[in-house]
Amino acid sequence: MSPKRPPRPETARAPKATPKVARKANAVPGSKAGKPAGADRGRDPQRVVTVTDIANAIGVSRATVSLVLRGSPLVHADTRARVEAELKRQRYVYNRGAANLRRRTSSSVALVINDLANPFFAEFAAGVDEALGDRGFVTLLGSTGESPERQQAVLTSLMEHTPAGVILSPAEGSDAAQLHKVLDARANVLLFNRELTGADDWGFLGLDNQHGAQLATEHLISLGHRRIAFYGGHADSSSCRQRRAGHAQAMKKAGLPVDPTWLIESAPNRLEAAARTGELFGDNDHAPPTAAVCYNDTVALGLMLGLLARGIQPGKGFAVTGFDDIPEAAVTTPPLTTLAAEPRERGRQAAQLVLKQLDAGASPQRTIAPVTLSIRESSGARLK
Amino acid sequence: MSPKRPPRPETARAPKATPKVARKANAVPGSKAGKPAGADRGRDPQRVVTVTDIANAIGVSRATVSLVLRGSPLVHADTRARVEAELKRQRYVYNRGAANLRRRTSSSVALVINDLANPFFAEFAAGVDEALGDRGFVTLLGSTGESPERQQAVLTSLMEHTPAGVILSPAEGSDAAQLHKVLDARANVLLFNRELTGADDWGFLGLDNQHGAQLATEHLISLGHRRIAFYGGHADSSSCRQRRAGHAQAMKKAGLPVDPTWLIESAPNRLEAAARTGELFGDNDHAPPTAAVCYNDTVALGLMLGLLARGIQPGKGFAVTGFDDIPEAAVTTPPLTTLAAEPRERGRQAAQLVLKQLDAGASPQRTIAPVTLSIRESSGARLK
DNA sequence: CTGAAAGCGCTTACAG
DNA sequence: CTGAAAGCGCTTACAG
Repeated sequence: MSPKRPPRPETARAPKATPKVARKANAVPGSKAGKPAGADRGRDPQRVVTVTDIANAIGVSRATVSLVLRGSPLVHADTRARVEAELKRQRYVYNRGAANLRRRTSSSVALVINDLANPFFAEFAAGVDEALGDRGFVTLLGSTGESPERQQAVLTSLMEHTPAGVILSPAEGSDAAQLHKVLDARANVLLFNRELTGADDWGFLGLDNQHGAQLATEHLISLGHRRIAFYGGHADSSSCRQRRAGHAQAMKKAGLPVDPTWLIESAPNRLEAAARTGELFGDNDHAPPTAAVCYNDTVALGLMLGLLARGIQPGKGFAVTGFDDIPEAAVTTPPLTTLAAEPRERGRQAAQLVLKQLDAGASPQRTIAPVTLSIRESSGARLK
Repeated sequence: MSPKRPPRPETARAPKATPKVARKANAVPGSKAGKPAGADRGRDPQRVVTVTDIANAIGVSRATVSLVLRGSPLVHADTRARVEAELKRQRYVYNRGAANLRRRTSSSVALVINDLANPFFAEFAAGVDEALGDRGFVTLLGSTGESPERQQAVLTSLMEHTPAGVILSPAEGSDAAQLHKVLDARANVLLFNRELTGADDWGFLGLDNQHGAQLATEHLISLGHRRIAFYGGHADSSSCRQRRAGHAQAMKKAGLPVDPTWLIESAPNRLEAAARTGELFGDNDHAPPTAAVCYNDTVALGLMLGLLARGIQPGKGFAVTGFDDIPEAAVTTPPLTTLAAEPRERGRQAAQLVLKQLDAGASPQRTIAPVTLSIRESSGARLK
């Protein structure tokens, strides 16, 4: 009765936790196919109907049934009709797993992300699933919760299901060497959103982080801001570095200096972002920034809270921009100026890319998707 | 090159759209296992390592390797160690699909919902996946987009992957008879969130809709409101009926009449909810309501927008409550009083329930999860 | 404690 | 156009 422990892949493969759960169809043992010839098997709820049943019922070979199933033109129209009628009558359900085993194919793709509760990834996942479904593939879901250890475990488990590809948004702190242990040379991998050094053999789909941050910074400059901070994110993540580079470039292009104290790190969650607000105003020797380009929307939301707590009105006394355009961004007070990445469309694109990589010829490639600036009130501050 | 059409299950089973994509491992044909005995197969990236390879390499039978893999105590410690070393050396990956075929088991559960972009379902899905992963199962994802037709297609496709169970949040307008066509007597089904007549053979997990709406209504009554509308949802959905019943019961308990014009239908999206705001105030013969219990948070958000458009301050001039407690609810202006259902916990619960149903003895059961009132400013209206 | 053999449900050459 | 046979990678009685 006590639940099995989760698969602890100590050896990274011993499937000691194979779920020992029979499919309901077969929960009753001894269904040795006693074959009461002519009996209506469509009525027996315990038996699982196979191509053999169909073949026997109408006196053709299993090969013929298989050809009908696969839509082969080789079989006579009459025979085909008889087979199809019998398939329907017995409510045959194709066993794609068995077919995949025999054909050495796969009809699934693994999708591994940090957390579905992040609306950006939820949209992304929805897009992946949509596009995959359209191509006849099913999505195998996995989440890492930003833990590289859990990521290893999840990927190991998913690989045992022989996915045709893996779409992976790596957990923060992922190590390419570790990943190669579970995603070996055979695996068809597409990395999303976070670049990884030492993973050049895999495809990559990312956002145009640099250009996005540049757009946001230029927008603030055009509103008259001259002291603009870059707020939040961890400088060791590639997306943060790229966004910082965009900020730096825009500042440089406008001939504006960047004080090092305007580069503030924070975990990308609301709480820490709010807590670090003071760091923007900590140094009395310098004039403080009047605006901040935030690492992402969540950070921006936190910063706006932190500003309010100090009696500063975001969008009035201080301008804020985000990144991602999560649904909340449109309904906060004030609504958030941010960069829209169209995560659902990215999901579709990721699915296409990973399937394209299956083609022998296609070598993994690096794809950068554009982002667009969505202007709302949080950046509306005019300098007094 | 042109992409295959999606699986159109005209006969509801002919797998004409079998993805003809070889696993990358086998993209090169003629890998007929020429067995260069002693060659280090760990180095050949094209070959997929099987139990046979392991067995041959160290001179034991495949059965022994299989026993080691499954953690059987029958095999000698020395042999086990040798097998495990060789598994590691050749980077063996367990083929769970093959094992499932032979053992007639399954290690997946299908999760079918309307849309992951709905934060309530995203949280729910995250919870399902978490709990399933802990038990060694993998989640097969499917989404219906509220279309019963698409739902049939998605379920048909997922059933071909022989899931051990199906967690289904039925699309609006689902028909139990149709569902039984693809989810036959063998299928282990748990319905979530939406009740379906004629589906008593399946498990059900729902929220305490009636009690939740009653709590919200009582809360408004306690604030002095006497004319309280029920706003949004479609009266033909079970959850809407139950929430309306909770509203009616609270009103009755307080001796308050309910004017039929206070029961207003609307699709559960922001746009339509906003557009129908006028219906609350349309009738000049009666005093209009001073508060509304909304079908869900999305409707409440739309209504608040509609109120603002008429110059009415939600939470000041008119009280509003929602249902679900989506993340946005805490950050809107004003923050929304609503009923929290802890969707992630519901997801975990759904996973547990569907796995429990696998046990022969356990018959499907009806489970109602409690909801709790989360009071914020949108209901703060005191009557003048 | 280990091995030989059969079989899960399907597909694929190969004959006819 | 159809059938007999082999095999995908695994597991499970059954002998020894």
